[in-house]
Amino acid sequence: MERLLQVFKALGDETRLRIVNLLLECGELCVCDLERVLAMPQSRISRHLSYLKLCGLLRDRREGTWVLYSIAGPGPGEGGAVLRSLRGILAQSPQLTADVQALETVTAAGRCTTFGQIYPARKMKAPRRFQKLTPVKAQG
Amino acid sequence: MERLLQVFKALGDETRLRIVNLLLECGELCVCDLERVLAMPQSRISRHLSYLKLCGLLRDRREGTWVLYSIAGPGPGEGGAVLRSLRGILAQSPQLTADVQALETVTAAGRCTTFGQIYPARKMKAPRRFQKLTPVKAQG
DNA sequence: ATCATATATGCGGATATCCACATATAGTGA
DNA sequence: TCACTATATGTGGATATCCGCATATATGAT
Repeated sequence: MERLLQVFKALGDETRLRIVNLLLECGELCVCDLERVLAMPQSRISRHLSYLKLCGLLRDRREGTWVLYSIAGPGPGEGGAVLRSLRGILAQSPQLTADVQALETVTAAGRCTTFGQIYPARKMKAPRRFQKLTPVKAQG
Repeated sequence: MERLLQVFKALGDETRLRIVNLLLECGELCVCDLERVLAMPQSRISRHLSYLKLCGLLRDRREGTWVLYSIAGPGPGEGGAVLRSLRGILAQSPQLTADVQALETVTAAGRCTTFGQIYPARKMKAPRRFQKLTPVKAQG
């Protein structure tokens, strides 16, 4: 039960619910994109991501300088079952669908805003595999 | 989204999750039965029930001196959808199934323990309609 | 090695949550 | 009316949560 409680506590915070919603819709995101879409300081987002990963709801994967977060697979935890039945419910919230819209706007010209699109002053190059990624669900 | 957040916050507390689990399995319970099964002070249970009712997860109904709580119907809130997909998940927790067992033991000889079974000194009579109630799911 | 960027974390303060205890309210029966 | 039971709520204290700020760590480019 402890694990399940953690999952509900995790989803009971607005920031974390918005993050989970974005990841459910968009598959895989780095911290800086979330930072821009949610308009929150980086430390705040990073901390919530850690929390969600601890609960088993998210997994992460490093790609060069970036750490990409995504919804954890079904796995052994109870989190997966909750999340699976969650997507339809989240779609009914105006705020949450607005978040998805905002993300699509921000990433329209590429995947990560720091890859030279919005901040061309930055010279860092995105790794190969990363450039090939496309959004899981590209809805108008 | 605010409503949905409230639902997750509600389910993210152990006491409340145990209450919801019992009501999902047993249909309708008064505060004193919950008090005995969960072995917690009355004020604590009453307060959590108020919280759950405020979120739209529970409804109550007065029957004489007792107030009977049950899971709220589907209704307009997002709570119903979450709860519907919850029952199977809760059944996997040893603590929660133990709670159901404990309730069945306590109510074996009648519905409410205060109706003269376990505390025969009490003379109050259960209302007619209340005596006829049977558990929603009487499993061994 | 040095710098820049992305991400993680230590820390203190503000706020929210949970609890137990005491007390208030509502209903029943005499 | 009074006594008794069931339930709800006011209150203060302990604890947990969330936040922003500053700083530490990891990786890549030069």
